[in-house]
Amino acid sequence: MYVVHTPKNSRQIQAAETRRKILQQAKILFFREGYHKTTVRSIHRALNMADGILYHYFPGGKRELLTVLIQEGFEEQLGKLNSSNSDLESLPLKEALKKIYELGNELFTGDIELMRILFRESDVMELSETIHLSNLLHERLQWFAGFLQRRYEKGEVRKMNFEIAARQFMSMSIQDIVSKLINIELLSDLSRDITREQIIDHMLDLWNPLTS
Amino acid sequence: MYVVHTPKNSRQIQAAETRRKILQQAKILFFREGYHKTTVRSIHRALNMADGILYHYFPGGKRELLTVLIQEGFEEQLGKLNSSNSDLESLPLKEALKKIYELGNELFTGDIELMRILFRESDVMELSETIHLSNLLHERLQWFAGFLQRRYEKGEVRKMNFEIAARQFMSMSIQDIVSKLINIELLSDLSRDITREQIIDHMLDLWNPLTS
Amino acid sequence: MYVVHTPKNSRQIQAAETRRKILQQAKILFFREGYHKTTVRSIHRALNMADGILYHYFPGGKRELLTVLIQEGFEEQLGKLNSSNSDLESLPLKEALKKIYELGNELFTGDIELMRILFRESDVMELSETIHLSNLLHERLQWFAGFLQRRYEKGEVRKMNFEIAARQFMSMSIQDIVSKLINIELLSDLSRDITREQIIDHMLDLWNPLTS
Amino acid sequence: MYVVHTPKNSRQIQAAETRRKILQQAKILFFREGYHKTTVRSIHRALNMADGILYHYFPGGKRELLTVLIQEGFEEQLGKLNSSNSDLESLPLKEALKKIYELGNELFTGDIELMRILFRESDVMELSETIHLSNLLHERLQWFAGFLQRRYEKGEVRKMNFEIAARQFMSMSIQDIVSKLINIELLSDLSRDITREQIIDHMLDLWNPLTS
DNA sequence: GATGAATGAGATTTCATTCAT
DNA sequence: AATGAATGAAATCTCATTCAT
Repeated sequence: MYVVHTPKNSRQIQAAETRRKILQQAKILFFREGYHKTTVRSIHRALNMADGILYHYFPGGKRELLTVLIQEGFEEQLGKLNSSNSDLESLPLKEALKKIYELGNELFTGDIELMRILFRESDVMELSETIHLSNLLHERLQWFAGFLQRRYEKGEVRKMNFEIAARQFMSMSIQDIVSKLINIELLSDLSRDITREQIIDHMLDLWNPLTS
Repeated sequence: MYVVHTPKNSRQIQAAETRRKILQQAKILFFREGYHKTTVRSIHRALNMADGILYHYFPGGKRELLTVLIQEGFEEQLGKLNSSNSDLESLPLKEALKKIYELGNELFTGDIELMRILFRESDVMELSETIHLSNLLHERLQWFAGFLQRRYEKGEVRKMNFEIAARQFMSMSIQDIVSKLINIELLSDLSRDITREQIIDHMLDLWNPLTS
Repeated sequence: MYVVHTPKNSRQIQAAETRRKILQQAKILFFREGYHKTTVRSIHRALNMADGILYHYFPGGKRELLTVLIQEGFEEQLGKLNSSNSDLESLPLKEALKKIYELGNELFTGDIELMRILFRESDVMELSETIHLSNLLHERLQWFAGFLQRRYEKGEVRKMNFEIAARQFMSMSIQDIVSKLINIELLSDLSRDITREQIIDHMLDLWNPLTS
Repeated sequence: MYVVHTPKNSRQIQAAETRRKILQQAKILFFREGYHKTTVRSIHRALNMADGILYHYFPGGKRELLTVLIQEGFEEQLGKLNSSNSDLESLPLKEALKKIYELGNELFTGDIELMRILFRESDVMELSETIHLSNLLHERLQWFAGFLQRRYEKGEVRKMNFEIAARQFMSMSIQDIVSKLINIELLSDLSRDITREQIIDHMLDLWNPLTS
């Protein structure tokens, strides 16, 4: 949306660069201090730029900064995710689950700053912005339910409600991250000795078709 | 200074009442508008009271309001929870799980306003305040792992890593709530047709000792 | 003026006592923190009394406290001073001058707290209040000029403008005190090794009738 | 940030001008109303400027205004004084004393507004700020004692304690001013018919070497 | 494109004072 | 006489935003 299409001369290049710097700095500060505590002035100071410049690039001011940050961040994350589903089908089940767990984590931690802003400032955000994340997760969940179904058809897992199973699996990885994001240790910290591998082994055991 | 315990004369009663009203109104506004957007003035206006009264009861101002809100809220929640574990042991497994799921939900939703404030304003909060919640959940998790162990000994569930199983079960109910709290539908919304009963049946099926 | 005439019952005694305590505490705080920084609340706290009590005894509030403090203080000082002029006439000159220097100092330092308040808050004060001090000093000066004249008639000092001489003598002691009062060392500090005795010897030398 | 030295373009000139105007107006108000009664708002109103501008130039707010006012004022006064000692040595004694008396007065009255602020707000001021004035007077006193010594060597005054004599002479002129500054007439008013010339003649008479 | 002076609404907080109990 | 809850005006300061240069 805000992609400057093929900037040509040095002026356009510099402008794009300035714009990028502002976004980057805003992200850092929103992450570190929170949206409310971050002042427009502090962004300018950190960049060693004059006080009005933000409004040249983002007429909507501080609020627009947040919107753009979220939108651009999502598009990037989405790109990463979609490019990696295909090869999961051919992996052995355990390896695939490990990978899925990791990918889930990366989805968030890949841009943890963005996510943290997104969670903490959820009241500043508009509905349209949160729906993006929702859809992202929805698609992912549906794909994973399908994945389990296909593994069932190959006889690798038992018959069960795949959607619930998928949700259950994903909820554990999501939880970890949410906790980190909002600085509150929910259940994760308590079971720090439980490794990712143990969790996956536990699931595989429960899903084992031979024992049913 | 502010006698909380057994106020006697009418003035003390009225003072306690005013204090309570301020807290109550602050909670409503923090919940609805967020901590930052809620102004001290708006609290006074909503109460139809003069501008300085907040500082009479809470010299620490707006911030103290949040602290007190969280502390007093916790104590109340804690009381509720501890009074209900005992009868779970004697219930049939499915009924017990249902109850546990419900209790977990209630822990948060019992004072959803408080929880929402707590989650959203996590950057305003101090460590000591979040640690309360953490400990609460820790104890709950440990108890639930023990509960499953005892059911295993009775032959009602299969052998497994009870701590992981407990965490998994609880993470699903916690997730539901976290989603609501921060206004972002994570996985819950997507599977709105999945009932609580279905989830429990799914777990019971996986944990069934006869199929292993 | 505010003297409660012969209080009889214990209630009146206690009331007079409370009034006195308030004045005393106010003086301490006005002196230590200044009139503006001293809050009515801090006076009540220091006395461990309820917030409204001040207005029972001093309907004019904080400002009346200052007025009364100054008025009562003056009357006391004036009394002290007038009771000590008579015996100066008969003393040897050097002894008399020493005594006068001391008395001048005492006039102020006898209630240095009051003086400090008076000087620092001179803009809070009303004209009628400052005129008191002015008159006090005027009388003193005139008396001292007369004193020197009488000593001249006895042949103890040379002929000179006695009013100027009196003013000169007194200005040195007044200066000392003013400096202390407003926390600024003017000339006093610089000549700390100059003793009171040296100053008087210097004056006696200059005033010596034999050398003229 | 705020280029004080050699502002070049029109914006810098205007900025320096605004800064100067704020200081000037603050001085007027501090002088007229006192530091405490002068509100930040009243400064802005008097300047017909928006409410925040003060903090653009003086981030430390009202207090910084006072500090800067005192510092900049001192530097100016100091400059004036140092440029005038040299020619006093060659003047006839009476003329020199007249001049010294005048210079002493000017030191204060040259910026009587600043001095008044300085005296009245002595409790708001920090030690480092008052020490400036103290040093200024110290140097002046020492110089004057030396001056008298040199006149003695020329046979123009009698032998005496020159430091005490210097202090005595200066204390009379200082006193005049202090009285004015704090709105309380001490001795000056009472002897309004005593002229500067009379005082100097009195001193010359006392210091006369021929009569000793 | 860049600067930073200027704006002004609005936020938090303080505090002298009143008054019902 | 004493209490302290309640009042509300006013003060300081912040900060997103505008706009002339």
